[in-house]
Amino acid sequence: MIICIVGPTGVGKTRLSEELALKYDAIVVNTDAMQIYRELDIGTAKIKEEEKKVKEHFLFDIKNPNEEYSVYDYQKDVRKILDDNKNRNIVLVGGTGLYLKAGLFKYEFDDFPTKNEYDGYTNEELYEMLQNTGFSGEIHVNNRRRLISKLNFPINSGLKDELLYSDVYFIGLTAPKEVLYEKINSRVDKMVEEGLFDEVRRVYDKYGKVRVLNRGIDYKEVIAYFEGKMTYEETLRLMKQLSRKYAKRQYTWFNHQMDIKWFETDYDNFDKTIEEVEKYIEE
RNA sequence: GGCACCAUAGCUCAGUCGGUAGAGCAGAGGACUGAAAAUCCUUGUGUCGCUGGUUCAAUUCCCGCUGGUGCCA
Repeated sequence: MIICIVGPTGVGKTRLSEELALKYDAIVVNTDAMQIYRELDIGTAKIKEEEKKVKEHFLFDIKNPNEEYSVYDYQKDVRKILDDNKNRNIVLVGGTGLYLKAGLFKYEFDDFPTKNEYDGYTNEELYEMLQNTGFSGEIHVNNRRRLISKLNFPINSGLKDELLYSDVYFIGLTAPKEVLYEKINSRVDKMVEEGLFDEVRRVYDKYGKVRVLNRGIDYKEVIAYFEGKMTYEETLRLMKQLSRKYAKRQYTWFNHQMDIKWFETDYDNFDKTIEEVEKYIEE
Protein backbone atom coordinates (compact mmCIF):
# COMPACT_ATOMS: atom_id res chain seq x y z
CA MET A 1 0.00 0.00 0.00
CA ILE A 2 0.93 3.64 -0.41
CA ILE A 3 0.28 6.01 2.49
CA CYS A 4 0.45 9.71 1.67
CA ILE A 5 0.80 12.09 4.57
CA VAL A 6 -0.08 15.69 3.80
CA GLY A 7 -0.95 18.85 5.68
CA PRO A 8 0.37 22.30 6.49
CA THR A 9 3.85 23.04 7.71
CA GLY A 10 4.42 22.31 11.40
CA VAL A 11 1.53 19.92 11.88
CA GLY A 12 3.61 16.81 12.59
CA LYS A 13 3.84 15.03 9.24
CA THR A 14 7.42 13.87 9.71
CA ARG A 15 6.74 12.30 13.08
CA LEU A 16 3.69 10.45 11.82
CA SER A 17 5.54 9.23 8.75
CA GLU A 18 8.24 7.51 10.80
CA GLU A 19 5.73 5.84 13.08
CA LEU A 20 3.71 4.49 10.19
CA ALA A 21 6.81 3.39 8.29
CA LEU A 22 7.97 1.48 11.34
CA LYS A 23 4.60 -0.11 11.90
CA TYR A 24 4.12 -1.20 8.29
CA ASP A 25 7.78 -1.86 7.45
CA ALA A 26 7.64 0.81 4.77
CA ILE A 27 10.11 2.93 2.89
CA VAL A 28 9.77 6.71 3.30
CA VAL A 29 9.66 8.97 0.24
CA ASN A 30 9.87 12.75 0.38
CA THR A 31 7.23 14.91 -1.31
CA ASP A 32 8.63 18.26 -0.26
CA ALA A 33 10.15 20.53 -2.88
CA MET A 34 12.77 22.01 -0.55
CA GLN A 35 13.86 18.90 1.29
CA ILE A 36 15.11 17.63 -2.06
CA TYR A 37 18.18 19.79 -1.46
CA ARG A 38 21.28 18.92 0.48
CA GLU A 39 22.57 21.37 3.09
CA LEU A 40 19.13 22.91 3.60
CA ASP A 41 18.32 21.07 6.80
CA ILE A 42 17.28 23.35 9.64
CA GLY A 43 15.20 25.74 7.59
CA THR A 44 13.30 22.98 5.83
CA ALA A 45 12.66 21.10 9.09
CA LYS A 46 14.18 18.05 7.45
CA ILE A 47 14.18 14.87 9.48
CA LYS A 48 17.31 14.35 11.59
CA GLU A 49 19.22 11.07 11.65
CA GLU A 50 18.22 10.35 15.23
CA GLU A 51 14.55 10.82 14.39
CA LYS A 52 14.55 8.13 11.74
CA LYS A 53 12.80 4.93 12.76
CA VAL A 54 13.33 3.04 9.53
CA LYS A 55 16.39 2.82 7.31
CA GLU A 56 15.20 3.57 3.82
CA HIS A 57 14.50 7.21 2.96
CA PHE A 58 14.26 8.41 -0.62
CA LEU A 59 14.33 11.77 -2.42
CA PHE A 60 15.81 13.64 0.50
CA ASP A 61 19.16 15.30 -0.21
CA ILE A 62 19.39 14.43 -3.88
CA LYS A 63 20.39 17.82 -5.27
CA ASN A 64 22.87 20.53 -4.41
CA PRO A 65 21.44 23.99 -3.73
CA ASN A 66 22.77 25.30 -7.02
CA GLU A 67 21.05 22.61 -9.08
CA GLU A 68 17.70 23.06 -10.78
CA TYR A 69 14.88 20.71 -10.06
CA SER A 70 11.21 20.84 -10.92
CA VAL A 71 7.98 18.94 -10.71
CA TYR A 72 8.89 17.41 -14.06
CA ASP A 73 12.04 15.87 -12.59
CA TYR A 74 10.24 14.89 -9.44
CA GLN A 75 7.58 12.98 -11.30
CA LYS A 76 10.18 10.82 -13.03
CA ASP A 77 12.13 10.24 -9.82
CA VAL A 78 9.20 9.36 -7.61
CA ARG A 79 7.56 7.07 -10.15
CA LYS A 80 10.80 5.13 -10.56
CA ILE A 81 10.90 4.57 -6.82
CA LEU A 82 7.25 3.56 -6.70
CA ASP A 83 7.79 1.12 -9.56
CA ASP A 84 10.99 -0.30 -8.07
CA ASN A 85 9.22 -0.96 -4.78
CA LYS A 86 5.93 -2.39 -5.96
CA ASN A 87 6.02 -5.14 -3.37
CA ARG A 88 6.81 -2.79 -0.50
CA ASN A 89 4.72 -0.55 1.65
CA ILE A 90 5.49 3.10 0.94
CA VAL A 91 4.99 6.24 2.99
CA LEU A 92 5.00 9.47 0.99
CA VAL A 93 5.42 12.51 3.21
CA GLY A 94 5.73 16.22 2.52
CA GLY A 95 3.94 19.48 2.03
CA THR A 96 4.21 20.02 -1.72
CA GLY A 97 0.81 19.08 -3.05
CA LEU A 98 1.75 19.56 -6.68
CA TYR A 99 4.58 17.04 -6.39
CA LEU A 100 2.32 14.44 -4.84
CA LYS A 101 -0.34 14.96 -7.46
CA ALA A 102 2.16 14.79 -10.32
CA GLY A 103 3.56 11.57 -8.90
CA LEU A 104 0.41 9.59 -8.30
CA PHE A 105 -2.14 10.92 -10.76
CA LYS A 106 -2.46 10.99 -14.51
CA TYR A 107 -0.77 14.31 -14.82
CA GLU A 108 1.53 13.89 -17.74
CA PHE A 109 4.25 16.20 -18.91
CA ASP A 110 5.61 16.26 -22.41
CA ASP A 111 9.22 16.49 -23.32
CA PHE A 112 10.18 19.94 -24.52
CA PRO A 113 13.92 20.28 -24.31
CA THR A 114 14.40 23.89 -25.43
CA LYS A 115 13.30 26.94 -23.58
CA ASN A 116 12.57 30.27 -25.16
CA GLU A 117 13.08 33.63 -23.58
CA TYR A 118 10.22 36.06 -23.40
CA ASP A 119 11.93 38.99 -21.70
CA GLY A 120 10.96 41.57 -24.28
CA TYR A 121 7.23 41.07 -24.07
CA THR A 122 4.62 42.60 -21.84
CA ASN A 123 2.25 40.44 -19.82
CA GLU A 124 -0.55 41.36 -22.20
CA GLU A 125 1.48 40.25 -25.21
CA LEU A 126 2.40 36.98 -23.53
CA TYR A 127 -1.24 36.40 -22.67
CA GLU A 128 -2.22 37.02 -26.28
CA MET A 129 0.49 34.67 -27.55
CA LEU A 130 -0.70 31.96 -25.21
CA GLN A 131 -4.29 32.28 -26.40
CA ASN A 132 -3.03 31.86 -29.96
CA THR A 133 -1.44 28.51 -29.14
CA GLY A 134 -4.88 27.15 -28.43
CA PHE A 135 -4.24 26.90 -24.74
CA SER A 136 -7.46 25.85 -23.11
CA GLY A 137 -6.83 26.67 -19.49
CA GLU A 138 -7.01 30.02 -17.77
CA ILE A 139 -4.00 31.86 -16.42
CA HIS A 140 -4.37 35.41 -15.15
CA VAL A 141 -2.63 37.99 -17.31
CA ASN A 142 -0.60 39.22 -14.32
CA ASN A 143 0.77 35.77 -13.59
CA ARG A 144 3.80 36.25 -15.81
CA ARG A 145 5.75 33.28 -14.52
CA ARG A 146 3.03 30.83 -15.40
CA LEU A 147 2.32 32.48 -18.74
CA ILE A 148 5.95 31.95 -19.73
CA SER A 149 5.91 28.47 -18.35
CA LYS A 150 2.90 27.57 -20.47
CA LEU A 151 4.47 29.12 -23.56
CA ASN A 152 7.57 27.01 -23.07
CA PHE A 153 5.63 23.83 -22.46
CA PRO A 154 2.52 24.36 -24.52
CA ILE A 155 0.87 20.98 -24.73
CA ASN A 156 -1.85 20.52 -22.25
CA SER A 157 -2.12 16.77 -21.97
CA GLY A 158 -5.22 16.99 -19.87
CA LEU A 159 -5.26 16.85 -16.15
CA LYS A 160 -7.40 14.04 -14.90
CA ASP A 161 -8.10 13.06 -11.35
CA GLU A 162 -7.20 9.54 -12.28
CA LEU A 163 -5.04 7.69 -9.79
CA LEU A 164 -2.30 5.59 -11.40
CA TYR A 165 -1.71 3.40 -8.37
CA SER A 166 -4.00 1.31 -6.23
CA ASP A 167 -4.26 0.83 -2.48
CA VAL A 168 -3.43 4.49 -1.78
CA TYR A 169 -4.40 6.31 1.42
CA PHE A 170 -4.42 10.08 1.68
CA ILE A 171 -3.94 11.08 5.29
CA GLY A 172 -4.11 14.75 6.20
CA LEU A 173 -2.99 16.16 9.51
CA THR A 174 -4.64 19.34 10.71
CA ALA A 175 -4.90 21.49 13.82
CA PRO A 176 -7.03 24.45 14.89
CA LYS A 177 -5.68 27.64 13.36
CA GLU A 178 -4.58 29.27 16.62
CA VAL A 179 -2.82 26.11 17.77
CA LEU A 180 -1.07 25.58 14.46
CA TYR A 181 -0.04 29.22 14.12
CA GLU A 182 1.42 29.20 17.62
CA LYS A 183 3.31 26.05 16.70
CA ILE A 184 4.64 27.62 13.52
CA ASN A 185 5.80 30.72 15.40
CA SER A 186 7.67 28.76 18.03
CA ARG A 187 9.18 26.50 15.44
CA VAL A 188 10.80 29.47 13.73
CA ASP A 189 12.35 30.46 17.08
CA LYS A 190 13.58 26.91 17.47
CA MET A 191 15.16 26.87 14.02
CA VAL A 192 17.02 30.04 14.87
CA GLU A 193 18.31 28.47 18.10
CA GLU A 194 19.45 25.43 16.16
CA GLY A 195 21.57 27.59 13.87
CA LEU A 196 19.41 28.64 10.94
CA PHE A 197 21.44 31.79 10.33
CA ASP A 198 24.70 29.80 10.23
CA GLU A 199 23.17 27.32 7.84
CA VAL A 200 22.08 30.06 5.45
CA ARG A 201 25.49 31.72 5.71
CA ARG A 202 27.23 28.45 4.90
CA VAL A 203 25.13 27.76 1.82
CA TYR A 204 25.39 31.38 0.69
CA ASP A 205 29.18 31.41 0.99
CA LYS A 206 29.51 28.14 -0.86
CA TYR A 207 27.04 28.62 -3.71
CA GLY A 208 26.21 32.31 -3.76
CA LYS A 209 22.70 33.68 -3.94
CA VAL A 210 21.29 30.68 -5.78
CA ARG A 211 17.66 30.53 -6.76
CA VAL A 212 16.65 28.13 -4.03
CA LEU A 213 17.86 30.59 -1.38
CA ASN A 214 15.68 33.25 -2.97
CA ARG A 215 12.67 31.03 -2.92
CA GLY A 216 12.51 29.17 0.36
CA ILE A 217 10.70 30.68 3.29
CA ASP A 218 13.17 31.48 6.08
CA TYR A 219 16.08 31.32 3.63
CA LYS A 220 15.14 34.38 1.64
CA GLU A 221 14.42 36.36 4.79
CA VAL A 222 17.77 35.52 6.37
CA ILE A 223 19.49 36.50 3.11
CA ALA A 224 17.67 39.84 3.21
CA TYR A 225 18.84 40.26 6.80
CA PHE A 226 22.45 39.58 5.79
CA GLU A 227 22.09 42.20 3.09
CA GLY A 228 21.01 44.71 5.70
CA LYS A 229 17.49 45.06 4.41
CA MET A 230 15.79 44.16 7.69
CA THR A 231 16.46 44.20 11.40
CA TYR A 232 16.75 40.96 13.31
CA GLU A 233 13.30 41.41 14.84
CA GLU A 234 11.72 42.16 11.48
CA THR A 235 13.35 39.07 10.03
CA LEU A 236 11.90 36.77 12.67
CA ARG A 237 8.49 38.37 12.39
CA LEU A 238 8.46 38.03 8.62
CA MET A 239 9.57 34.38 8.72
CA LYS A 240 6.68 33.57 11.02
CA GLN A 241 4.21 35.55 8.98
CA LEU A 242 5.19 33.93 5.68
CA SER A 243 5.13 30.47 7.22
CA ARG A 244 1.58 31.06 8.41
CA LYS A 245 0.50 32.23 4.98
CA TYR A 246 2.17 29.21 3.45
CA ALA A 247 0.22 26.92 5.77
CA LYS A 248 -2.95 28.58 4.58
CA ARG A 249 -2.03 28.01 0.94
CA GLN A 250 -1.33 24.35 1.67
CA TYR A 251 -4.79 23.94 3.17
CA THR A 252 -6.34 25.54 0.11
CA TRP A 253 -4.49 23.12 -2.16
CA PHE A 254 -5.19 19.95 -0.23
CA ASN A 255 -8.80 20.81 0.45
CA HIS A 256 -9.60 21.62 -3.16
CA GLN A 257 -7.24 19.52 -5.23
CA MET A 258 -7.30 16.17 -3.49
CA ASP A 259 -9.58 13.93 -1.55
CA ILE A 260 -8.02 13.72 1.89
CA LYS A 261 -9.01 11.98 5.09
CA TRP A 262 -8.21 14.50 7.82
CA PHE A 263 -7.05 13.83 11.37
CA GLU A 264 -6.49 16.43 14.04
CA THR A 265 -2.99 16.42 15.48
CA ASP A 266 -2.92 16.04 19.24
CA TYR A 267 0.40 17.71 20.06
CA ASP A 268 0.21 16.68 23.73
CA ASN A 269 -0.68 13.08 23.04
CA PHE A 270 0.62 12.24 19.62
CA ASP A 271 0.27 8.49 20.20
CA LYS A 272 -3.45 9.00 20.13
CA THR A 273 -3.22 10.66 16.72
CA ILE A 274 -1.10 7.79 15.43
CA GLU A 275 -3.60 5.29 16.78
CA GLU A 276 -6.50 6.97 15.00
CA VAL A 277 -4.66 6.97 11.70
CA GLU A 278 -3.70 3.32 12.03
CA LYS A 279 -7.23 2.39 12.85
CA TYR A 280 -8.43 4.14 9.71
CA ILE A 281 -5.85 2.39 7.53
CA GLU A 282 -6.66 -1.01 8.89
CA GLU A 283 -10.37 -0.75 8.30
C1' G B 1 5.36 78.01 30.26
C1' G B 2 5.18 80.19 24.73
C1' C B 3 4.81 79.05 19.49
C1' A B 4 4.09 75.63 15.47
C1' C B 5 2.46 71.08 13.55
C1' C B 6 -0.21 66.43 14.03
C1' A B 7 -4.75 63.36 15.72
C1' U B 8 -8.90 59.44 9.62
C1' A B 9 -9.30 51.35 8.86
C1' G B 10 -5.34 46.64 13.18
C1' C B 11 -0.54 49.71 11.23
C1' U B 12 1.65 53.81 7.95
C1' C B 13 -0.74 57.67 5.77
C1' A B 14 -3.88 60.19 1.49
C1' G B 15 -8.29 63.06 1.04
C1' U B 16 -12.89 65.83 1.26
C1' C B 17 -12.00 74.30 -2.06
C1' G B 18 -18.23 72.01 3.69
C1' G B 19 -22.64 67.18 1.03
C1' U B 20 -20.44 61.16 6.58
C1' A B 21 -14.04 58.86 2.99
C1' G B 22 -9.44 55.64 0.13
C1' A B 23 -4.36 53.65 -0.86
C1' G B 24 -0.25 50.46 0.74
C1' C B 25 0.71 46.89 4.41
C1' A B 26 -1.56 43.43 7.84
C1' G B 27 -5.92 40.16 8.09
C1' A B 28 -9.59 36.93 5.35
C1' G B 29 -10.91 33.92 1.01
C1' G B 30 -9.45 31.68 -3.72
C1' A B 31 -6.57 29.73 -8.14
C1' C B 32 -2.88 26.23 -9.38
C1' U B 33 0.44 21.05 -15.25
C1' G B 34 8.03 21.95 -16.03
C1' A B 35 10.63 27.80 -10.05
C1' A B 36 5.00 25.21 -6.16
C1' A B 37 8.22 27.11 0.62
C1' A B 38 7.03 29.59 -6.27
C1' U B 39 3.52 32.71 -8.80
C1' C B 40 -1.12 34.99 -9.19
C1' C B 41 -6.41 36.69 -8.19
C1' U B 42 -10.52 38.63 -4.99
C1' U B 43 -11.72 41.39 -0.58
C1' G B 44 -11.52 48.13 2.69
C1' U B 45 -17.93 51.35 7.46
C1' G B 46 -14.22 53.42 10.04
C1' U B 47 -17.83 57.03 16.88
C1' C B 48 -12.52 60.82 10.38
C1' G B 49 -9.52 62.32 19.10
C1' C B 50 -13.48 64.92 22.57
C1' U B 51 -16.86 69.24 23.51
C1' G B 52 -19.26 73.48 21.72
C1' G B 53 -20.05 77.26 17.61
C1' U B 54 -21.15 78.86 12.37
C1' U B 55 -24.19 76.36 8.55
C1' C B 56 -29.82 73.48 5.40
C1' A B 57 -25.40 70.28 6.13
C1' A B 58 -19.00 69.78 9.77
C1' U B 59 -14.49 64.55 9.46
C1' U B 60 -13.54 69.27 6.61
C1' C B 61 -14.15 76.16 8.90
C1' C B 62 -13.86 78.53 14.07
C1' C B 63 -13.33 78.49 19.90
C1' G B 64 -11.91 75.33 23.73
C1' C B 65 -10.17 70.56 25.72
C1' U B 66 -7.19 66.04 25.69
C1' G B 67 -3.01 63.35 23.79
C1' G B 68 1.49 63.38 20.78
C1' U B 69 5.82 65.59 18.08
C1' G B 70 9.22 69.59 17.19
C1' C B 71 11.33 74.41 18.18
C1' C B 72 11.95 78.42 21.76
C1' A B 73 12.31 79.46 26.93
